[in-house]
Amino acid sequence: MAETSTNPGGSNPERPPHFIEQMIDADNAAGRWGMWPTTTTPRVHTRFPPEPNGYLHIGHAKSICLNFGLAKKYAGKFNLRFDDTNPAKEEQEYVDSIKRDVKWLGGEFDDGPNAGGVFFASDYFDQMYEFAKELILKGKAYVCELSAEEVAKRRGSPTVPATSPYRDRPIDESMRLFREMKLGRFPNGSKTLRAKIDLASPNFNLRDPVMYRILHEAHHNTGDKWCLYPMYDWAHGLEDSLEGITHSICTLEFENHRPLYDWFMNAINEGRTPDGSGPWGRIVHHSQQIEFAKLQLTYTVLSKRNLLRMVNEGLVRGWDDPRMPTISALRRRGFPASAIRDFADEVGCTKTESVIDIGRLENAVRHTLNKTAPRAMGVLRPLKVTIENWPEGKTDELDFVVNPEDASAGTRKVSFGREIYIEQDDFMENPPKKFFRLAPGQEVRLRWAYFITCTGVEKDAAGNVVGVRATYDPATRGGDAPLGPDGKPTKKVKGTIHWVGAHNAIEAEVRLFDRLFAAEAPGERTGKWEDDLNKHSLEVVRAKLDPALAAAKPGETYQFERLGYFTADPDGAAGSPVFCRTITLKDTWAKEAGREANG
RNA sequence: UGGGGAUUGGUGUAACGGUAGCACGACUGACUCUGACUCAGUUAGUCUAGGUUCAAAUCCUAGAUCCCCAGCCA
Repeated sequence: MAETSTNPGGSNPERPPHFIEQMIDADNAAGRWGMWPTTTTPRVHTRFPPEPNGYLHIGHAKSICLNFGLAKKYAGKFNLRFDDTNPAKEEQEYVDSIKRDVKWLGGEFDDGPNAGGVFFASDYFDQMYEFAKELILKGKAYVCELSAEEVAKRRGSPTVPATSPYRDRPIDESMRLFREMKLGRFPNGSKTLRAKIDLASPNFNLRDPVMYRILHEAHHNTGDKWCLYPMYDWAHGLEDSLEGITHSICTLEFENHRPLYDWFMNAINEGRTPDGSGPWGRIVHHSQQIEFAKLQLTYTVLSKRNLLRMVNEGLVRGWDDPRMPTISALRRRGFPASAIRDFADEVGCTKTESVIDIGRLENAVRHTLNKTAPRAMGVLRPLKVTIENWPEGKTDELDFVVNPEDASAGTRKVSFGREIYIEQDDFMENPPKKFFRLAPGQEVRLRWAYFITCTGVEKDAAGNVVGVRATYDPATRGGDAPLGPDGKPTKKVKGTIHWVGAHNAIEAEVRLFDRLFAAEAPGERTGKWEDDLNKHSLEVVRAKLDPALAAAKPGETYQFERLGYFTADPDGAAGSPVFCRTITLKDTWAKEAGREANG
């Protein structure tokens, strides 16, 4: 399916620049990061640095769109970098899914003008180790032999300093122990390398943070080469430095870490010179950390930990269950990547923590799909209508407009006959005033077909409506009333309803999704998000569909007219599709009817 | 009881001492062979209290509320 977007790069030129763009504009004006080689284009190099310990979700999408969007806007580069410094939590499966999801969203990391490449923190372990030894030599790091429990005990309080008896150990002793740590001579947790900063700092991140811990554990990338793994704070700035990242964008909770980020880079650069003269060599690149507020959504839980629990506890059918907020689930459900990009751009980028109405995402999806999705008719809850004055066995092939928003999509044929199905909701035996659909004595238009008038109702023994009888008006073929002498239609009907022919409709499973959570802020009420799970988030129906839909391939999205957008699911087989409801159409009638019912 | 951030209509977001604007929602209406889409209109806001200024969302002072921080997680 062709994808269009009002802003394909995820960056709308009409929109005023957000605070990060303003910073970049200022940096560029000041020449802060220099130019790309042989150009006069100021260097802007961003990265998306996920830890491969889970599937990416819509919150990550915001970050990907932000970082890639900046690289694109400023004709710079964008890296995908796996922050794989903790072998205990990371897996190849997640690496694969993250690559797939970033690429699908439009983050070009290995192909295209803004592709900077794909990298792994673990690729830099050797260089990080060398930098660490340099800090030891400079007297800025030491090997500490306190256990984790002891460190916690000695952490102090905001006003009471921490302590460590190993802080003033001689440089050569730390160096020897650090080398032996690498050689695997010590068990897990027995020693750490700590930065010597300030045990009394009100910012706990500066109270001699751990740079390396001993972890005898195989790594998905480096195997069993290492038993010494760097901590995030030590590693991250080095990764950015080695890749020449200019703007290292992260979320708000890392604001307290920025002084440490800068301390590490300054410690490395102390004694280094621009031309490399002197004992420590050339100054290394020091990028700018910038924090922004991560995405939060109503009716949604967004944290890898909790999403992992939903998967493991069987609350959903997997990471790509279409009710999940993961990228792979949204893709399966039929949300177009361009709609997610538009959404990310619309919600903006600030340091204010805000909660976005999930309806904004849904609207972005409707907006995109309205222009791209071919239309079809399908009946979710069928009610049979018999056209009494239509000859038995006769069919009529009528023109159906494939997409009213896109004339180039053309028309195709739909087949009409004596028996058809309409939606149960489109018939009422005792309708309220403004019900424009089918009711006894009332006339409606069958979309692209004929006007019909309801002449009777068939009921079962219990009094339920099981069928409807009607007559059609032969003069309305194609759905238009004949014109009178004044050139105007001789009659008008208020309602148009969708239908499928009983003689040729296919039957298909259709999965109707509702929000996974029934509460706007899951867990707010009781402290447990489980208590707010929506028990009706999945409904499965057997629908009657236009036979043309039998050919739908997984991933293709159609608008079932008057109902919503539906995407063929991989669970379907050739000729017997399964559809997921991507999103409903807006339904002001349902709103009105609901209002009336509630008084 | 320490440190770091944030606060503008219902929601999100502009303004960078000089007319508080935009988007989404909601509500009206127009249009309509989708009660969709589209279009038009209406609605509604600067956390509080002082101060500086001809002029304050913006600067100053004091306060309020919310978020983050004491992992060998990221």
